[in-house]
Amino acid sequence: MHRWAKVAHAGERAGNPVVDSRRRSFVSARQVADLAGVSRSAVSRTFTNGASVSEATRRKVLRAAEELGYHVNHLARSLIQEQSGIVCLIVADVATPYQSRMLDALTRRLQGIDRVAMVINTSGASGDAEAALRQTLNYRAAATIVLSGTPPAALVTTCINSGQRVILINRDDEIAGPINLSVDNAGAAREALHMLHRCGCRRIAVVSSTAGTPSLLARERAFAAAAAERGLEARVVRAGPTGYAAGFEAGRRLLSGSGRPDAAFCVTDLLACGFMDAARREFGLDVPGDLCVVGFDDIEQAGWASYNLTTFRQPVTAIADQVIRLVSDPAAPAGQSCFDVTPVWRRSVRPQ
Amino acid sequence: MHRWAKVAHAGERAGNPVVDSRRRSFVSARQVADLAGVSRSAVSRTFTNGASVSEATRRKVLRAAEELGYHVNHLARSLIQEQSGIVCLIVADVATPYQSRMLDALTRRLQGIDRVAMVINTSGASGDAEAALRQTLNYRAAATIVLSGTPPAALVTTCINSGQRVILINRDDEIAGPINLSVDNAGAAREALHMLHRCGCRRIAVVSSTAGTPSLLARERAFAAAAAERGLEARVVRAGPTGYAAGFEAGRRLLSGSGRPDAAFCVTDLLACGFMDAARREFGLDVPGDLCVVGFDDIEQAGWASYNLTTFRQPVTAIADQVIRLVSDPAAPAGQSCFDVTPVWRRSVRPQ
DNA sequence: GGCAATCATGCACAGGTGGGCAAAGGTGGC
DNA sequence: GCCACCTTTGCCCACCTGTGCATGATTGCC
Repeated sequence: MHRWAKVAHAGERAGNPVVDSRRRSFVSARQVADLAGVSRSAVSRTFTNGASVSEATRRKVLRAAEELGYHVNHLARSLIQEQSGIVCLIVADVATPYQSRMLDALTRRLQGIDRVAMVINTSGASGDAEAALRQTLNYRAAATIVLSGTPPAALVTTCINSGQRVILINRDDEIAGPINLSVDNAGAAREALHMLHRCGCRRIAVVSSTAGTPSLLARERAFAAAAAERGLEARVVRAGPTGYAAGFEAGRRLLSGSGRPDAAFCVTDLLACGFMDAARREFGLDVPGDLCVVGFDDIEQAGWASYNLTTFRQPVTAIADQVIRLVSDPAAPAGQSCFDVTPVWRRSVRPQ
Repeated sequence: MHRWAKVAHAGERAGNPVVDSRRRSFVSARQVADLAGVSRSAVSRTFTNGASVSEATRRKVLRAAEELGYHVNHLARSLIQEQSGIVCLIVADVATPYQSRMLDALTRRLQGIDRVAMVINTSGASGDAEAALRQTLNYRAAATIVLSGTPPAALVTTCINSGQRVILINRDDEIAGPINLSVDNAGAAREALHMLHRCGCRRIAVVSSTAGTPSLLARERAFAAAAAERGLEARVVRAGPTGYAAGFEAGRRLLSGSGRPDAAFCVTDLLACGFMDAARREFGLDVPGDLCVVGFDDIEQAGWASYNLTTFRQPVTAIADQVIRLVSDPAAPAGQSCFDVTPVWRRSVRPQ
């Protein structure tokens, strides 16, 4: 059957040199060479950067390629070059403002250096980080960027041994070997406490989530430690998975009883938005009059007029730039990198 | 410092004769076959679904593969099968709530049917839809899903001739050939007018953007036509690219002069959020007391307590399911499909 | 005009995989 | 015990490309 297709193919090509709409198959360099009257190598060289081809053949090849609709098969090219131009992005919660912004920044920059992003979604029960890393290996990705999830260390090692770069973003776990890009969670959390303390708040809560991500835990702990230094005890509430709803629910719990807090550090802007809405709509509180709120991430919604949230900006572009540098330069050193987060002053904290 | 980690690594595995950490290359089926003492075909068959292998060889192969860290090279497999398991998603504005939700739904489902998503970001000047379609062809994608951007018709034809499925979502352009999945923009816009008219609003505005997307234009026009039927004239404002800022600015322009509208249909929830914030913060208006607002998309933020936006829900999951059906069934018919949008009643429109 | 040097071109191989084909091995029935 | 049939296995080819090597062509220089 396959052979038959071959024969039909040849006949078809004899009669109609252009494109036959019934032929449902990709054009190969062989066909272009035949049409242009050159060798297949000439076709290959025409599309290879820096190869030696005369201007005349080059033009002939390009014309034939255009006519047939030829496009270089990157899969075959990758096969021989052992460098597939594919970069895998492993991410959960794609629909989240922060992650989608990171995705946007990364895909855009990867295309700028002639790579292409393969996105593996590890949300839900459909696939875990292990299956994702397996895909990475299946497609001979040049690099793997882990935005969320905790990949098994053994598979990470396999990836690295296979010549991949493995870049973990905001996963300050204790996995050794891969490159680790993270953010100064502790420093920012400490600064958050100072902000709130300076403007007179003393009953300070922490709104977190049940996710238990290392970076969220780091923020919680550093904040609590800084509070303890000031002789304060920060009550931590985790009302659900990271998101608006958990923030809202945390607000309900925190603000209903007696001795309600006069400030909250939300480890994520999404939590902060939910928390603020609960404070205003459910309890009629004024932010920042009755309650000061500090968030983390600086997602787009933090800047919306309804929230005007004082928060810390994640250096998304700087992180993405660094990722690009690491992907494109094979000699770039591995190891930890820590990025600073910058405070963004808006109106959810009283002026001192 | 990091080099130290590297060395420690090699030393740790020094006792193990199998993998040499200096060899930075992928393992091939040949090596697995040698280690397992079988032919390379046996290895191939072990990882091919439905091939005939005895349980004994299968186990030997699996053990050897595990030991070496072997993973089937999907690039080589795609080379011979003319079906690469890669599905290209062409999308701009990845960071947008609606698009990122669609991306989430699609990637998750694609993985469910053993495909993998290659995301091509056409935002900014970096790349247009043409370059994106070229990538699609370069990687022999099984299908191409266009979420935004208007690809040149000639390239779409090339894609289809090469055996790809091309699926356009919400791009109700006049390109023939590809599969077109769209949403009943006109019907929803008409219903939006009826909602606002029924609750007594008569000076009705349309908040749109300068993007000029076919679907946005369809909403504008159908709304204006329905208004004209009622003897009303809908003033259209386009204050910038689709997003919060343009909605805010549109609010400034619409609500400042005399004869300000008492209702607005925002062709996108993001525009609606900006518009509502302008109305409240800049003009002290009450929604829905002074001003009724209807949006479109039902993004997550529309349900947040600060907005409580009455809007129309895009059938994201139904669209994604249909995409999956089209991708997995090569015999599925092409042509147009139109999905219904369902109104979501919240509190930004007065009860009748 | 002759010679050397640069350049372009074609051949052949490699890269990893799937599958057809034939042979071998094993098993059941008579 | 023999034969037929089924399962398993190995060999070989095809898929499409990049590139080293050798050869032919062309040009520049003396």
